[in-house]
Amino acid sequence: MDTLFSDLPLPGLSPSAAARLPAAGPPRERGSVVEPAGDREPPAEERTTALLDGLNTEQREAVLHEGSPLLIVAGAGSGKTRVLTHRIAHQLAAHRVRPPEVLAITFTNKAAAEMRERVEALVGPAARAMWVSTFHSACVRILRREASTLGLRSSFSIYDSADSQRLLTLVARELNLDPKKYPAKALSSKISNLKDELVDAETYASTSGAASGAANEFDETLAAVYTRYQARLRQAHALDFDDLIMTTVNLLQAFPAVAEHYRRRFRQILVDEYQDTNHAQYVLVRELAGWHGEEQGSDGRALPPAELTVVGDADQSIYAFRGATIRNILEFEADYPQARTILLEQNYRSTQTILSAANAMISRNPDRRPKRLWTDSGAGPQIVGFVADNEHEEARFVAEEIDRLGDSDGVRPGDVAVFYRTNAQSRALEEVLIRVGLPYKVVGGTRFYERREVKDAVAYLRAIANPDDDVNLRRVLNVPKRGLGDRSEAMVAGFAERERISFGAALDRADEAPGLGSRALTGLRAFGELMSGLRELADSGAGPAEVLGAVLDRTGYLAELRASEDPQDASRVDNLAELHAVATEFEQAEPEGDLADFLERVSLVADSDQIPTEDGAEEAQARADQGVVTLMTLHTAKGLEFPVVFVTGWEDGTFPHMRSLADPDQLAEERRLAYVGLTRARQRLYISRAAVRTAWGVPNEFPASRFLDDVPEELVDWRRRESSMDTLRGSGSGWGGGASAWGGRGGGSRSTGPRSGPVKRSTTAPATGGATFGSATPRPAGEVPSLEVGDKVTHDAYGVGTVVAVEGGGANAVAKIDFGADGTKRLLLRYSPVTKL
DNA sequence: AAGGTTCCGGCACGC
DNA sequence: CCGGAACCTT
Repeated sequence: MDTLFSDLPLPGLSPSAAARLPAAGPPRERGSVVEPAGDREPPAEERTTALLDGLNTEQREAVLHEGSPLLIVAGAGSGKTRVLTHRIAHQLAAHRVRPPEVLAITFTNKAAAEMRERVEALVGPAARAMWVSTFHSACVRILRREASTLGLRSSFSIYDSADSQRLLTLVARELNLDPKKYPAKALSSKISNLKDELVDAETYASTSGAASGAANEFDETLAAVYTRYQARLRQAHALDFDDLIMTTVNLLQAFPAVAEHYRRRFRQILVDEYQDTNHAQYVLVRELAGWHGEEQGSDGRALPPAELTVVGDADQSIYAFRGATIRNILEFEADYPQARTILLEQNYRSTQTILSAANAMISRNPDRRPKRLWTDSGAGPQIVGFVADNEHEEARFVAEEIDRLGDSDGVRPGDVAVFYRTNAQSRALEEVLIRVGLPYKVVGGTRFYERREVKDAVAYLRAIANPDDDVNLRRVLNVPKRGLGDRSEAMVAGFAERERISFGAALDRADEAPGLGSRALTGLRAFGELMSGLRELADSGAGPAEVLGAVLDRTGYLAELRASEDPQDASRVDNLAELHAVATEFEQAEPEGDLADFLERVSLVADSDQIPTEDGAEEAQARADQGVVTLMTLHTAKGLEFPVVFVTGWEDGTFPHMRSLADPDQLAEERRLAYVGLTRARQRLYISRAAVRTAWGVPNEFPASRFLDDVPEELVDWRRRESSMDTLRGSGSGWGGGASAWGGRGGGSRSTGPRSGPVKRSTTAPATGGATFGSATPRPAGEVPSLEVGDKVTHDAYGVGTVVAVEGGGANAVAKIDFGADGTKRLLLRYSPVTKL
């Protein structure tokens, strides 16, 4: 795996920028004001005018606009980043604003790094004093600076969703909740949504009960969990991801002096991907910009609102599931009455064929502001379509095509990206890419820092930096095994609770805790000493890498892995070595950085930060080794572009995802996701589907995605139009549609699945007589059996089953059916060979 | 009471 | 197929 931080913005200095600027003079303090050196630069006027070169009319207007809030509606590939960077550069060059007064919020660290670098290329090293970061990084930076105001340790822990679910499990257990009824995952997601809406625990507790007279049990429980969860977080000096935003908003609202400080500082605020902001982020921007009426500083000095620029495209809003609301962009003009809107529709990325497909696709969404991308760069090749029998064949098609393009057009692996709806789909692709020897990289998926060993190591570091971090301390209490099991942990936890101290504090007083045997006590003491020793090391000024090394060494963690026979443990050692390399690299890049700084970085890494880049020094290397094919989800693909793009898995149930089929809003979001996918392609676009896809070891038949109907027929060159099954059925073979679903001789698939033998099926499949059952051609809505929970049904392949749940209705009804020994299946009735008995 | 083992349930999308 | 929890074993 590549280093985690190779793409992250280093403090004010990106590697390639550093290479380009050998004599940048003495290092400058963060936040210092640096005027461009006057003597070797052209006159200011010339420089500012040059910044407009090569821009179209609308782009130019967006760069030049001054004063009132500005909304740039930027279609995919319309040169948005260029406009933003030139706008910043122009403001700086014209001395309308100084670098430290600029706050630019981007969606990813990678985008932030790119923006800083591009502005720097335009105006010089002064640009380093700007704040360019993600919402979360900016908030952490503010919170760490103001931690004491909030009674928070400045080395507070940041809990990722796994951490917070762990804590919620503890809370739920504490409240004696039935884990089946209140799974941590569900609680976590509810609380996350509330925080996105800036609803704190107190407010929720007071409104949720009062709002409905019939006080809903779930809401009441949730309120109790939320309240307790927040208390535990606070006690642990920890914030979860959503807290980062909400707490910053609370801080600014509760402490006017703090708010004023940041309002005076940030005079030019730019927000990218505005359509993906949630309510909390929306309020945060308003608070920072000072756009809520007050225009008077505490000392009477006038404090006009900051200049606000937001960029976005409602058609690319794909994060509703985490609270993003298109409302923010649609109603920008209402929120900011004097606002000016500029629309960028000219596309500089894709061929007209690709754009026409994308336009056609997105135009099927209801209630949408019209927008049509266009280009003057020509039609380009047709989109290539392919229907595979199964996911392995689909993968093979992708690999062969990449290979072929390499021979015929000199396309390098690095030019190619393959997108899919869910991470699990990468597996089949990877298998084939390995087999044919194409180099590739999967972005996202099981993330590096979510791997068990990495989480363990990081948990140690967190517990060292923040002794009150209960969740992380308890995670490593018995890792590696040191004889401290559930019971010992429970005793200490109980003691901590009674004494109202943190788990860590209780550990130091373990002697006082009742119910502990002498061997447990010995173990606890040893663990306590281990941790104090490590903390001493960290406090003595040792860098993160050294502390990490000591952790792996002194705990015996590394020794245990090394001694293991399990080949998996070898790769765990590699991963820890990688983590150590990351820490070392961090130390070199940021010599002043302490353990808390390092942990902050680690916590806020995004999938997209690991996408191979091709700029700077890496470019030459990438050219030499041809680069690698990039595999990622459609979500991660946002904001990127590739010469050749494969969008796979166009099946109803895969894409659009099963769980979106019943809800028009979710379906619209899925379609926007499709739009995002298509518009990533510059030259060549491929769309493919598999008639059968195996999930959880069970092969399932999926019909063509409804989205394929949105793509105009003449734009697509179908290399293969239907699957083998379709062809068979087409020729009128009456029986066996269901059985043939497994017959597709899955190339390369180790079909050792116990239940996949067609023989058994043919014997169990009852002769239902319906010749069209199992057909990929949907049956008419009227023929979809209407089922209710408890109904007995028979399925061509699985035999007799009982309906345990029904979702949706009419043509899209999905039933969950228990087939006994064959398991419980979710079936889209329209396409399943199911008959009611 | 700790540690190993089976078994259940899960695959959206992410900072 | 994989990981975490109930389960069983020592």
